[in-house]
Amino acid sequence: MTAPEPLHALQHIQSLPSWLAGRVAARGRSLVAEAIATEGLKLPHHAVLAAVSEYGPVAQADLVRRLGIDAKDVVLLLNHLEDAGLLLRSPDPRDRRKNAVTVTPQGTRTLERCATLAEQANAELLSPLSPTERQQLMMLLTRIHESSD
Amino acid sequence: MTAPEPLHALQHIQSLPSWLAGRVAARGRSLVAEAIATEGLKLPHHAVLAAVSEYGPVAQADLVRRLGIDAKDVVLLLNHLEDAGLLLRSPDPRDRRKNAVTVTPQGTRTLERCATLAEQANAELLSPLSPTERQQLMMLLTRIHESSD
DNA sequence: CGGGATTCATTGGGATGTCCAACGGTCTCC
DNA sequence: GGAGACCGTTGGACATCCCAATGAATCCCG
Repeated sequence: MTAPEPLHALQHIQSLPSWLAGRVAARGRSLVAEAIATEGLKLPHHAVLAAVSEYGPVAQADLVRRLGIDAKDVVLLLNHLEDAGLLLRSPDPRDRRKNAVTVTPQGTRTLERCATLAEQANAELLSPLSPTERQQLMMLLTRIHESSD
Repeated sequence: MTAPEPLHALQHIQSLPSWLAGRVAARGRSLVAEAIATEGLKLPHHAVLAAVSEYGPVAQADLVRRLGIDAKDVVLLLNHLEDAGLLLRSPDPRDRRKNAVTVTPQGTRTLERCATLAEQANAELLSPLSPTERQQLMMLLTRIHESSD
């Protein structure tokens, strides 16, 4: 049933859902990255800062598990964010192996601005779709995502 | 209207369409990569091989333009594909600056197998969706993608 | 209560993907 | 015929991703 493909091999690849999703994701990624660059953050920094904000004083190993980022990279990201005054590493008195990472007030303000910027970028990404279609897309993507834990 | 976010900053990020699309794209990417690894190809190699197949004898600069890949990387990818006997670089007699890149019969056969494998991987990616929903998703992604030329 | 296994943060290195700069060789066009 | 553009190639910067090893601290079980 799959017709002879060799003559349209590239078109075939570029018509696959995986390729299409990749392009859309790349554009969304780029839009959000451009938006939050205003605040001096890159995407991984933003994610880490948000995770620290959400999970209060948190150990780095917890960030590794929650975000699925490599421990090495967490160290580097936290270095940058700490140098920028957006978060703080302090020793955990209850377990001297751990760092208790917390957000500074400045970090919270930056995060609030980034939330707005990221939403605007996503609005631009979805601008070709109607509100109903945006909801549909979210629902479909969520279904695919949740089925792959 | 945007409620106070700082307490759910990570959840907020992870509920954005850009993040969701990124996760789905990453999974699709991984599934396809795993599938075509059977043929000894990685994703960029597959794309380049497909482009060479589709555009007949083609200069490397044309591949750079059509695929949006850096010229340096095209060189490396072609080196690998040529060593594997999947394509051929021969001097273009009409322009001695150019290489005329063509697919070998073996390359064509590999490409046919990869087409099937990539389709199977995409079927697995979309397995949580009904046929109608798959069509909807494709339509929505296509609309977003086409509006960003 | 003591000692082996585990966890923590950090450092290092390798493989990969993306991008920019420069180079000699070749062609185009005026 | 000569200036400018284009070709393939090489080199290096930079971020991401994965694996391994370290010393310090804690946990658990016998």
